[in-house]
Amino acid sequence: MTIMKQRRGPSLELVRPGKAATKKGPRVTSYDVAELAGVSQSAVSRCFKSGASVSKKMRARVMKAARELGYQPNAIARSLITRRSNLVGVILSDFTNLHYPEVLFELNQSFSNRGVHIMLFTLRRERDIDEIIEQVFQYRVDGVVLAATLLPRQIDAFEQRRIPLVFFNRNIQDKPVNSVCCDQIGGERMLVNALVNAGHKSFGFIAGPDDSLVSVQRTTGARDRLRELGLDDMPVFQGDYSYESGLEGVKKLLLNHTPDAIICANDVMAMGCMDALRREYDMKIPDDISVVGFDGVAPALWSGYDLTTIRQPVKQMSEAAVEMIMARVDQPDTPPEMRVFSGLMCAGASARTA
Amino acid sequence: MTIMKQRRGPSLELVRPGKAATKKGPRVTSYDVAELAGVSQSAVSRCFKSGASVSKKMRARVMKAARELGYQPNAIARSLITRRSNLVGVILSDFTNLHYPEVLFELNQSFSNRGVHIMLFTLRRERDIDEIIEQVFQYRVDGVVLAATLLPRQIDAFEQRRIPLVFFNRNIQDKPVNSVCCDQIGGERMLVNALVNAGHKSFGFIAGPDDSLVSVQRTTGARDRLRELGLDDMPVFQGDYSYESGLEGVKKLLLNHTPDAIICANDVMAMGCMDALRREYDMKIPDDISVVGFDGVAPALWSGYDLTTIRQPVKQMSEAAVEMIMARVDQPDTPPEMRVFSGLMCAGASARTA
DNA sequence: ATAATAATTGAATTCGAAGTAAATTATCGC
DNA sequence: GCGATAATTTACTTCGAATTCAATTATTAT
Repeated sequence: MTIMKQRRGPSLELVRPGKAATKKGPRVTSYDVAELAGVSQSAVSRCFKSGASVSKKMRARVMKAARELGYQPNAIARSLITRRSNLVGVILSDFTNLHYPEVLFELNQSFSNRGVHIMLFTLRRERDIDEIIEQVFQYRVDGVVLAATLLPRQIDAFEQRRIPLVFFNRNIQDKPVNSVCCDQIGGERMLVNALVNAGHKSFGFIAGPDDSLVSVQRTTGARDRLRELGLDDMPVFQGDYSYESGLEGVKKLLLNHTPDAIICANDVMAMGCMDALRREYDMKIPDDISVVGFDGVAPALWSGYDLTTIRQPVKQMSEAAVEMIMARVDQPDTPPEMRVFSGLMCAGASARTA
Repeated sequence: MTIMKQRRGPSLELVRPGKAATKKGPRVTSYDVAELAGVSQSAVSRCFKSGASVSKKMRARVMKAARELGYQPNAIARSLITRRSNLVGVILSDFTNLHYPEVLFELNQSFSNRGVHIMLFTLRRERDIDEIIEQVFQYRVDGVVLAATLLPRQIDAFEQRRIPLVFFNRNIQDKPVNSVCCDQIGGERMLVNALVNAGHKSFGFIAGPDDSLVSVQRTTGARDRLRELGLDDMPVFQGDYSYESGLEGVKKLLLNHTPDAIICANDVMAMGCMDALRREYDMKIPDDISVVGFDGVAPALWSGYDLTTIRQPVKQMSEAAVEMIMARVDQPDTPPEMRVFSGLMCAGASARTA
């Protein structure tokens, strides 16, 4: 039995019902281009794919028709069939920390160099994450860069779906995952070394939220090094990475005793700290007290603060994250990897250092 | 007569070739869910659409199956058929201006409240814009919010494709377009009024790039008001919105004569300006000189600067932009509209004001 | 010139969900 | 219990580009 399905007439007349009549603007498809150029749709498709086998006469004709019609291939349709969306999700929690916009910007640069686009997700509350993961899955993104923490169950979901996932500045214990990190501990040690070498003896620390691994690492990094150097444990105030919590931290830390130096888990708090010390305690920095931060955000490097800090190599880290994602898109079995970059110590005028 | 076309066996066995054998992870489709639940694919589709007519028994069965399989509807496939991607493009030029990350963040919040996601595009050079527009078109975004300038030809391309376009803080002359703006002129007038009322008589201005309409408007706004008040024209230094150009502007403006007040076209330059005045000229702000900015970015409001500035109502502006886009997605013929928000004067300690 | 080979081209199918129209089932009035 | 109506469900088609494989054309070797 030969019941050949046959959708259209012998050769020409590519049947596309309801075409001219649509109100919703001129949707130009590869069929339209094909028709105008007098070739098949396949040919049009091939012309828009680099490395396909097309004669130059064909390419010229098709391109001319495409130009005339203002044809742009539909990336959505393409994604459906190729199973490659050229979209990656970037999930950020905290935009008030000036560090993250910088990261986002660099990620976008690196991805777009590879023809990949970013879908941006921001977390208002940590518990939104499940919902966001759902969305990310629905859009069949090729990969995800994430600056937030995930539960093992959530990581599993990515693995099951084989969606490359790279953590930015968080490493997960008990589970091998891809991550790009700045060496938080090493950075804090550099800072402590420099401060101690310059004669500082008593310290205070303003930490981030206790569920932030970065903050925990920075805190431990500083504390352990101080211990190694035989110094007293420092009092720790727990902030939330915000400017305000830097202000507040100063108030708490200076209640009983004024330290020689305050170490802040990020630059934004350090700037709050400096402002509080100067305005509310009328102290001279670094003569009366030293302040150091972490990240190297732009305003911290301005002369108003001139903060001594560890600058995260954002550009390299972003590029690394992108490389890792793309490598795993092409080669899904690439095993998890962790890339740790050392921060760069920026000795500013906010601290006496040696 | 019962000539039922029948693609598949009586009930089960939904034929989907090459299924189990795929290496690329378990791709769960609506067919798989249908099969497991023993219903048709259409039913599955309807269960994931709110407002569709489904019996509760059906919904329960389908949802159970979906949960068991970890099914997530494919947004790409959905976009193809519905012609709605629920993606919008956001095109930003300049991330160093701290204002834009704030805008991006608020836009993202507002869009995601409506189930819409942002594809982020940043312009390295202005001439990249054509390339980016192409990409935006290819992804069939539902709309575009743009904080950059466009040529009439480029705007036409959007109109032809009927892609809603909203300019953020730029209005285009000679062409009716959608825009959300802060009242630049009004803002500058407020600043000038406050400064003049407090007794300032001579001014300097640090502008942004001359191809920035925002800068032009802010410059004109200030100058015109000064003229109205019978004051001399102010010298204008042209910067580029960066911190560094704020520093530089001070050097140039103070060459011959020291003004009573420096007006900066944005906060970042104003902060550079303040730092230069304090560090390099050892001047007291606001006793020796006043400085004002525009935007109301976070660091400008910190006590270290406590800048007198016009705070753009970023949240409302973003929400307005999103509303405008969405209204035009649903109702493509909505005529162009311009929404202008007044900025909020923030009287800080960087200027003597009355 | 002819067979053998390589390079192009095209018809048909596929990706996965949504919509349409027809078919089936449920509900209701009397 | 029967027809009429409403509600639900299904089969099939559609969206637009990529891809496979067969058909055609061009190129090379002989």
